[in-house]
Amino acid sequence: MDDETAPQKGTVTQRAIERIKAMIGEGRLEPGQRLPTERDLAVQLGISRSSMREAIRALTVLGVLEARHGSGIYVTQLEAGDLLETFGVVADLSRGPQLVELLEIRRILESTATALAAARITPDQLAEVEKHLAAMNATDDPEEILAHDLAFHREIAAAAGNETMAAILEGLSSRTFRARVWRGYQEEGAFARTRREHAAIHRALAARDPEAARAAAAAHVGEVEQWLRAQLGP
Amino acid sequence: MDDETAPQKGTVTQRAIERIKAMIGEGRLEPGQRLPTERDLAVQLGISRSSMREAIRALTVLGVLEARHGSGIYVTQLEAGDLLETFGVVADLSRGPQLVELLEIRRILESTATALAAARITPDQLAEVEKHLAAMNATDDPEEILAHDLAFHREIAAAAGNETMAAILEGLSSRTFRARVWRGYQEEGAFARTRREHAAIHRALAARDPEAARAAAAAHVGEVEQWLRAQLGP
DNA sequence: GGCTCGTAGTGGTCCGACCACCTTGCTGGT
DNA sequence: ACCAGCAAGGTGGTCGGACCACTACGAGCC
Repeated sequence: MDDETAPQKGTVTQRAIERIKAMIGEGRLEPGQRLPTERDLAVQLGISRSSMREAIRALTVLGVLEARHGSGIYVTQLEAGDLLETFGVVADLSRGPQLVELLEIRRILESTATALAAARITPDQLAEVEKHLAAMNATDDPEEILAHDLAFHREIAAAAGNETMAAILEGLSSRTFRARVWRGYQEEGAFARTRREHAAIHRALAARDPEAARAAAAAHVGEVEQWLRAQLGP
Repeated sequence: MDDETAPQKGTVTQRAIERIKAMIGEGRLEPGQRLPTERDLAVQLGISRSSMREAIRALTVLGVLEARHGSGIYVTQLEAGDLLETFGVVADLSRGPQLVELLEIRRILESTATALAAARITPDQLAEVEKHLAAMNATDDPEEILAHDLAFHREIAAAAGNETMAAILEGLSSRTFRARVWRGYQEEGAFARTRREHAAIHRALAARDPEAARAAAAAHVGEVEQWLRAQLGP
């Protein structure tokens, strides 16, 4: 049926990428499964090993495949975390107005996630959130504050019960992204305000009040968003 | 200053990818700018052309670079559309519970985008929306309906004024993603319901009522979401 | 002056060789 | 019989060179 008479569109590497994606989409390749060797795959698709390697490399950076040196090539679990790792690249390379747009998206998703978390969070998860909140308030090292800040929001996103959303928020809070924005933000003595906002979020979670949680999270991200907007304006 | 003494971590290709990303992040490579040739780049980074090509291919699929056969390699405009093209891959390869999570995210973003659009849409944009709405109701060809359905939502997302959000929604409505879900959904005589929902969205936009628009959009996506959730359950 | 066509330079493809690493199974001892 | 250690085969990773396909630009012609 599907013989290998090349349809002659695009580069051979691009075609190879599509073929492998199709194989996974059709279920012929399951998550975690091991693929044939680069050499065999090249023969099967009728292309050179070089071109096949480029296709594999492309699918690797997309989080679809995983190459283990000396062992073989495997399909990832195709979970949100695997596939959305590249989302961080977007955040890292965005500048100016695009950063504001990303923060607007984060505000929307983070407020919803926090609201969901207020309704679903378990005592254990809440304890974890409190741990990071306390650690954040107990130090003055910006590096450590940032780390606990990230963990604080990550824990909340996880409690919302949507792994895909958590993965996107993770990308929107990636280390370099936050570092770039917060460097300037925190210099204006925003520490106190940040602590108040985090406390408000925690209060809403502890009270299991979704609407209060949504408002607190939206205000928290919105503060940074407005600050950044002002930085770009005049 | 920064000599090329290899830090010896990861594969040389991975290192090359990071170096180029860093160059763009630091502003040493501007959007639209032409890069040196593959051969020159390979020499500069002290690696073979093969490895350099893999790095370039990886950055190409990420939407960061663009290779023009016979001309050269260029940095893309680094706009939302360029970088978020890969988001469609996520939607295409997701299955089962993950599809529901993606629809939940789409519901959140689409409802917000529609609300924003209700406040910001121009008469011209509204006319465009109406055109697709009418075309959608004037045919029975599922293929054509789907196309106008996509355009309908795309126009609204554009009117919301956040290009990044529009690009994400575009990925969440990618052709294969919609086709897979809607195939089953529409078979259950959901056409009439869909038309009513689209009409409600349009009514809210024309009335410039953000809250009504938010509710209508959330209900629209929510219907599909609930249907899909039911499909997976028992 | 405008058009055509050749040519230099670019990315695209292929090949073959070697290296670094992991896996496996055999070997040798206890 | 069991296990530690070693050896070989297989795998992805890297390299260099060659050739092809396409684009861009300028010399030459009309």
